[in-house]
Amino acid sequence: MPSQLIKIESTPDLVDQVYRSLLDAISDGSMVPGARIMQEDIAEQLAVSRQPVLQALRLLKKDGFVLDAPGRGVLVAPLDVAWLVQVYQVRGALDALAAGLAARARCQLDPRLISQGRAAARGNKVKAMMAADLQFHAAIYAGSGNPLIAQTAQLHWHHIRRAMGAVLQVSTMRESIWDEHDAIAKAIADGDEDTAETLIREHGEDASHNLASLLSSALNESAPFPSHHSHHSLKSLTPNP
Amino acid sequence: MPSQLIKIESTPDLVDQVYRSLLDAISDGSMVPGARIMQEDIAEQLAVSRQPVLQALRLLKKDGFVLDAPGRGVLVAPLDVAWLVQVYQVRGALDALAAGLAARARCQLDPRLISQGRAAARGNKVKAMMAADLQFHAAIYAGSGNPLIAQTAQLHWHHIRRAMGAVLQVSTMRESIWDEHDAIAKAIADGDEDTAETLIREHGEDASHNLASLLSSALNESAPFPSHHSHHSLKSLTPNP
DNA sequence: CTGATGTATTCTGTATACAGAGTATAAAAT
DNA sequence: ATTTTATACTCTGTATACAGAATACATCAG
Repeated sequence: MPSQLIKIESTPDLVDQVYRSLLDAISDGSMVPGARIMQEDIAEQLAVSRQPVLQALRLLKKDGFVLDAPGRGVLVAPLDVAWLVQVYQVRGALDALAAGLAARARCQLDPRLISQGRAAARGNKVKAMMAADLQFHAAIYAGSGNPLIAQTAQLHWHHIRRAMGAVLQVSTMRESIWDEHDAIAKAIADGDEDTAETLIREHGEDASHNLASLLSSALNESAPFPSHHSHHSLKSLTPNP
Repeated sequence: MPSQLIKIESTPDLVDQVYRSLLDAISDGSMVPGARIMQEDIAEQLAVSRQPVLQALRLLKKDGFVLDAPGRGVLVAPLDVAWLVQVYQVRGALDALAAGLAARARCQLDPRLISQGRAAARGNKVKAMMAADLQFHAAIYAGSGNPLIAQTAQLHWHHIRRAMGAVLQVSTMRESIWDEHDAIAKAIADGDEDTAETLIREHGEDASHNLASLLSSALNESAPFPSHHSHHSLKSLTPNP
């Protein structure tokens, strides 16, 4: 077998593409919480029929990103502090589990994750900061050897990303989190399960409190205005031709 | 307002009904692991069009109950010990979280859950035993005050139920688990977070080891036979007219 | 002017129709 | 007889068509 062929990329299912497009739009806030979603609009913007949109919406409903509005279709799930706290609780449990397993495996996290994270934290790009943060945690999930953790936590990150976007305050991503990350990585590398779990649990709780209080004040400020811009715009379905 | 009207039950969505029907059939083993699923068959058995079936299958795929078989549609996910262990790990983390939160709330679990559970354990009906077990844990989820936990863990129970059915050995459900349940309930009622978490974690690990070893021997015995009965039968879609 | 009722519009969910991808079978050539 | 190729069939995913439910608007009565 001299010629190594590249595996052909799996069929890009229309439903999946619509799902991702909508999930992105909802996560980054371009689809406003509480906004009504009309299948035909989405279908037209994405140049597909209503069928894939319908299925994608059902998937998103299962994930809690859209809500049933009986008789009125679905709407983008409103931001809710209680819900956010619940998400953080579950994600915290998953993080602790992953950190413990990774520590047991004495997993060596790539140090660049942290240096790059520090670099991003010194910049002002919230998006880059969040990406670095997610990358670090995803590395722990991967190091746990349990793919189900990553799969489950991935969804939580989208919920959190959404809340962060709504708060749009850089302070959420203070640089000190990378000292915490550093300590967590060390505990994992040392195989110190208990320390790793404790550290990452505190890390998560801090983040939860920070974001929850910011969000709750942000929501109180803008509460009287349901903000009914229905004019979201979706990224094209085929960005790389 | 002298006449109190009963709220009308929400529309029983066809997709939901198909989803539940398939999930039941897969969970209780009447749809054999590895069996190929053909949309038209299901649609015919349930007397609906292929459309709701297609959507239900996509939901099940997301949950890991069916797998993509590229070019051949989907198949019932084969039972896999590694996967089962992963499920137990995540469920264990959720259980510990729920138990801790419930303890913090000093939640009083209904004692009948345990007495009824003991009664079921003395019988020989595996189904009743599993139901009682689930009820107990569900009560802890409810007591946690975080509905997301229950929602997430519910799926895991179906995976576990499937593995138990395949093992179909009563010893999985030894009566001693109700002593453990009793201790957990007491710790929660006393507000002793740490004890509750520790107990429920050990409880879950025991269950995991038990079931995993039983399943792995069961799979090794029947490994040479891929068992291609394609003749599952689904419960009717409208049992209560 | 306010309230209620009837009508029209809008949007969803389901069914049917269509096209493309893949597999299996059968036939032909070596 | 074995391997290769061509053909037919099967099954999925997407689009279109249809029917039902709910809302919003307009008209009419008080």
